Amino acid sequence: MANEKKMVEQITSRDEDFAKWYTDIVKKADLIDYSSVKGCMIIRPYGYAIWENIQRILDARFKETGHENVYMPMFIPESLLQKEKDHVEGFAPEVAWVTMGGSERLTERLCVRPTSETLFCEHYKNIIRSYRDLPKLYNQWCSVVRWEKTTRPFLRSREFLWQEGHTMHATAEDAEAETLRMLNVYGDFFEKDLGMPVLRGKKTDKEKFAGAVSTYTVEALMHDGKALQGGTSHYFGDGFARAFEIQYLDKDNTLKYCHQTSWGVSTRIIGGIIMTHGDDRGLVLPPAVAPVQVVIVPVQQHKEGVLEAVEALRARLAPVCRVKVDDSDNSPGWKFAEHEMRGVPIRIEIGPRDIASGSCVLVRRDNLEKQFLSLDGIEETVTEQLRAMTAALYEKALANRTARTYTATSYDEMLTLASEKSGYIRAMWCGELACELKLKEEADVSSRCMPFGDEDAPSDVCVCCGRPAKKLVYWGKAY
RNA sequence: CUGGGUGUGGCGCAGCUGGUAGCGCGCUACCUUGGGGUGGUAGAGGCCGCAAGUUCAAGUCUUGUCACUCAGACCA
Repeated sequence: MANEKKMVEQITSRDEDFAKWYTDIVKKADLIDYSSVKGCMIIRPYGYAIWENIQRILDARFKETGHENVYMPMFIPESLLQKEKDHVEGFAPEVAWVTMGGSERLTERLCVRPTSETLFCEHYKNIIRSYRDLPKLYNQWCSVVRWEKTTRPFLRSREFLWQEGHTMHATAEDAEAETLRMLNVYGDFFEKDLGMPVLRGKKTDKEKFAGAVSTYTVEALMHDGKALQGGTSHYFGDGFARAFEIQYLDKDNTLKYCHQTSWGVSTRIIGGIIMTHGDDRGLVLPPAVAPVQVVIVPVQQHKEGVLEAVEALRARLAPVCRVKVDDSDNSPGWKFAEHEMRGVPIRIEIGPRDIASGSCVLVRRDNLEKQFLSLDGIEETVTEQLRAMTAALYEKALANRTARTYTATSYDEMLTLASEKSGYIRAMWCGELACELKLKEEADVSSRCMPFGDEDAPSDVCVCCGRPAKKLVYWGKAY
């Protein structure tokens, strides 16, 4: 009991102070360190390894769907950024500028990319001539800079890592299909790999990306009931193509404008994983992205034969998972707590008693139940437990979302739910910006998503103004 | 940007009405222990965020400044 207490005191309780709990985990699970530049974080090896796993999985899916990686410059001349009006208006307030080169003042200042639409457009203009050149399906992994005023590790930093896909298509239909295809790549990644249920749907005009015709989102709900946009996919129509004069000669020998998309996910995902699955003992990592999936903790490791047996087990498991032995000098209890803090999905304890009986103890991070198992077929057991853990994480997160999803059919009900509950509020909307602004002002909720696959309209009038409504919107507060 | 909180060894903190800088954890060495943060002995480690000011004397008081953090407003 004394030990139990000591352990819990390591981090702030999740339900008492969610924000502090979050920053405690980020630091104590050794994901990041603060740097001397405000809003810029050092991603430590353990945190970066999570990002590498995210990259590896998504990059493979991008390639399976025909995309190629490129690298664009990190600087954008001011005149280039200015070319698309809505775009520059959206980003201008938060761009960082380079004005000097060595001791010389630059004749034109350079923006540090906040996103690379304009760079891709300039390049596409130069390489697209014919319908035979289309589609162009490019992606880049890089960092971007947005000069945020308030910052939080992973959730809002001034520099962050991401990927941005930028594609050019001959027709609007092609581009729209691409937008939804990539939205689903993201959605499947969240649900099947990260165990995070998401709403897939469309953003309202107010919430859409600067310069986009339409913006789609995968929206996840955090443990505290606030939403997090996990990934985003935009359809641009030919707006940028007209601004940048990106045209191709079609089969009918006429010049046509290209249709364009962009889509991205960022290191923000890591913040989402923490806030979805983490608990009072620390991080809980979905096996797909955990740097270490199985940690073996030897018991009485200095007794003869223990480390040998442990190494034999590690070698057996290595082909089926990312496995590590913790043979440090710390006590087993210390190691248990440490690896729980770091969110390692599976721990295997093995000591002289187990070795004598050909067994081991397996503990899954999400339920912390001790299973006493035979070493026979341990490879299959571990594989199965990793799979089961992802499914269990998904179910737990889904249960949280279901419990936190409310429906409002009147304005009063909307106000009451918004002030008393934390989560999604399903309510009909007329489509007018005025109502969206009013709900933000008076209920302090924003439209998160107009999801696909929820056709169950709770009423036929706008929750705000009472006029006829067709759109079902999930409202809520967001990170 | 507005409003709160906090800056003291690596981390967490104490330091009262100014008077020679402390505790716990961690760290190093050795021993011990090991199935939920073992126990012991001996060590190392501090321009008290930064800059001015008041004072015989500043971690402590004043002003400024920077950073982190929380809650809003804005954005991925």
